[in-house]
Parts: sequence; C-alpha cells; structure tokens
Amino acid sequence: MKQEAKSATGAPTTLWDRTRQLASQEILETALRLFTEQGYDETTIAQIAREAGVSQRTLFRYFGTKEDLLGGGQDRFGQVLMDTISEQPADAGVWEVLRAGVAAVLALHDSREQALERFRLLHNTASLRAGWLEKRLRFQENLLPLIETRIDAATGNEGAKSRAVIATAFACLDAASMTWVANGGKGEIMDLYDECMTAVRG
Amino acid sequence: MKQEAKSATGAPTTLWDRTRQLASQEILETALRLFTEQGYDETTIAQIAREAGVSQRTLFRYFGTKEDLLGGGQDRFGQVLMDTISEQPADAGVWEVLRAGVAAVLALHDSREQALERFRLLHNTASLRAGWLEKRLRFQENLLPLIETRIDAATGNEGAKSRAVIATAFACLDAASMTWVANGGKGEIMDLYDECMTAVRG
DNA sequence: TAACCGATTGGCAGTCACTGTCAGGCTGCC
DNA sequence: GGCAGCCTGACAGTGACTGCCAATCGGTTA
Repeated sequence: MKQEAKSATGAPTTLWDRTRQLASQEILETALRLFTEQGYDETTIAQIAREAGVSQRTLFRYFGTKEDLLGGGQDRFGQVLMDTISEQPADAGVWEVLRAGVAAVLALHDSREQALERFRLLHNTASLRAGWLEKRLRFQENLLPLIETRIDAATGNEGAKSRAVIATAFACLDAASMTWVANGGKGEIMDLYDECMTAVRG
Repeated sequence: MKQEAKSATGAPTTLWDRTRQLASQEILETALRLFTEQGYDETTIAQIAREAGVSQRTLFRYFGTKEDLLGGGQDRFGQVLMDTISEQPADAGVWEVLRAGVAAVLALHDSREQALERFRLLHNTASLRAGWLEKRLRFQENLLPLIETRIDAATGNEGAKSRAVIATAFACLDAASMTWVANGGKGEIMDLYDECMTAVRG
C-alpha cells in the first residue's frame, strides 16, 4: 500500500507526495506567520485554513491539532532524542548522554531566528505550553528504558531515579531556553544549559 | 449534608454563603466520583451538572474549567507552597527550603486515599496532566523571586539557575508521586522524593 | 486512450468545553 | 413589605475537533 518514502532528502516520488508536501508547508508557514502576527489564541483554525487555501477538514488531516502547527515535526524531536541517546557509548554517564540528546534536538531548528520565535511563542502562550509539556512528558516516558540501564541500580527504585534524572535534564533545558528568550537570543542555549546543570548538581 | 462548618475564618454567616459552599461541595464530589467511575475524558460537564443538580452555567461559575473540578482548591496548593517557603529561615539552603515546601503541599491532602486517587487520575489522564503541568509552571514562576535571593549570585544568570533548581524539585516530586502511585500508595512520598534528589544531586 | 481503483479532499453536521447575555428569582437590608 | 443586588438557569454562540459521505484526482491497467 505505502511505498517507501524518499524521506528527508531527494525528490518525493509521486505527484501526490509533492502536492502533499507543498500543502503541508504552506499550512505550516501560514500558521507560524499568523501566530507571530496576532498571537496563538487569537488565530483560528478557520483563518489559517482560509489563508492557506485548504479546508479545515484537510488541515486537521495534515496536523491533528492546532498545537501541531507549531514546530511542524515535533515527532522528529522525539525521534532524534531517542536515536541520539541510544547511540551513545555504553559506558557514558547519564548526564553526558542526556546532554548529547538535548544538543541534538536543539540542532534541529532551521535557524536561530526560527528557534527564537518558536521558543518565544511557547513560553508566552499558556495554552501552548501545556500541550508542549504534555508532549515532553511522553518523550520522558520513552526515554525511561534507555536511561534506566545506565543508572546505578544499587538501592532499587531505578524507575523513580531515572524519571527524576530525565526530568531534571528537561528542567534545565526549560530554564535555559526561557532565559535565552528573555535575553533576546543572545549567547548559546547549551551554555545556559550547562550553567543550570552546575547550579543544580553543584 | 454535614455543613456545621462555621469554619476557620469566623462566620460564613449568610445563607448565600452556606448555599454556595454546599453547592460547591456537591459539584466537587459528583465530579470526583464520576471521574473515578468512568474516567476524566469520558465524563462531560453536562453530566456532572445534571447529577449535581445545577446548570452548566452555574457549574462554570463555581469552577472556571473542567480541570478545576479535580483538586478543588488548587490555588491553595500554590498559596501554601509560597507561604511555607517564605517562612523558612533566611540562612536555609535552597534545597532545604524547597523540600519544606513540597512536604507542606503533600500534607494538604485530606487522606492518603484521596491523594492516591488524585495522583492516579492525574498521571493517567493526558488532558489532565497538561493542565496540571501548566498550573505548576505558574507556581514555579511565582516561586522564582523567593528562591532567587537564596541562590549563589556569583556568576550572574540567577534567573536561569533558580528556575532550574525549582523545576528540579518539582521533577523529583513528579517522579516520586508517579512511583508512589505505581506502587499502589505504599511507603512515603517524601522518602521517594529524597531518593530522587540523591539520584540527581549525588 | 479509456476505464477502473484507491487515495485525497471538501462540506456538513455534530460533540464538547467554555463564554456572554438576559430575564427572573431569591437574599439581605431596610 | 419592599427595594436593590447577587445568583441562577436558559439560550445562543464560538472554537477546536471528529465522523461521514460524496466528489475528485492520480496512477495503473486493459
């Protein structure tokens, strides 16, 4: 039924794929533009659909929820995170491993400006933040087995410990990106991340 | 029902107040019951309102959102958290201070069973989790000034560091409560919290 | 080239959380 | 007893999201 996708690079095979990709991109760009111009809550799906030239129904077929319109391939984030972490050498420590994952995800943004805009919207829009946090929670859950094996299993409760460690890494990423946005995008997020880690772990 | 509650603040004398409190309690109990029986997403506002004997409009006047129906006075959580932390001695360390706050909030639940039921619903319902996380984020933001003054201000970026530290505390609380629920409510959450902290901070 | 088949689309109606409004009822206080 | 003001319920509307169905488009086959 579904032929292999030529994925990221190379031309999509069929016309359908090309049309799909075009529509998807059009929708995404329209959405991000409107969100930036008038705010997330003030932009309705109807408006995005109208300006992108598709029906609401189609828009929802491309992107299941309004939130999905921000950050287009957020599934990619999760995937890259998992991949990066599972590729780390077996003898690497948890913190090292998590840091690599965070760095890989941050590298996914197309440009510094795009990253800044997305983070800004994310941190300034309550309804968005909620959804994002929820998605992140799912990432954390997926990461659990990958981290659990690297954690010192002396006293039991590795589950709790792993969860705490993972959540701490995300917490530092949060604090770092928030500060980064507050600074108008000056400096490197990873530097801030390291600083946060130092503050937490001493 | 049992409304002898002249309550702490003196006299909720008027009939209105009493009626209000009664209705509020009735709604809350109905909601929690239905949530537990059939799940959060499967319970509609219409149903809660019907079974509680009020109109939807009134229900929304008492509780602004569906989420608010869980955990009734979540504002109380935030308040207690802030109060406890600002009451800590000035020379207490951040981690100590945060631990006290967490303990105080946990002590707010009426009973172990109620706490378990709430945490269970919280951790098992995606839509609820999102709202909860968002509310928590607001707590964190409120805590910021209280913690910032206690943080070593050597290298600047106290904002980022404070955020990270606070978020880490919450992360440990999360991990702890999740594990607690997974264990069916065995043991003490604070013990798990401490264990998580040790895992994170070494 | 024409017919066929499945993928894709748009429109429509419906659900659900949530909000504004408005008339009427009840309470509190003369 | 009566007036003013809070509370309530009913109603209509918005916005995100879903299910359904018929029309259409793309690619494949005869």
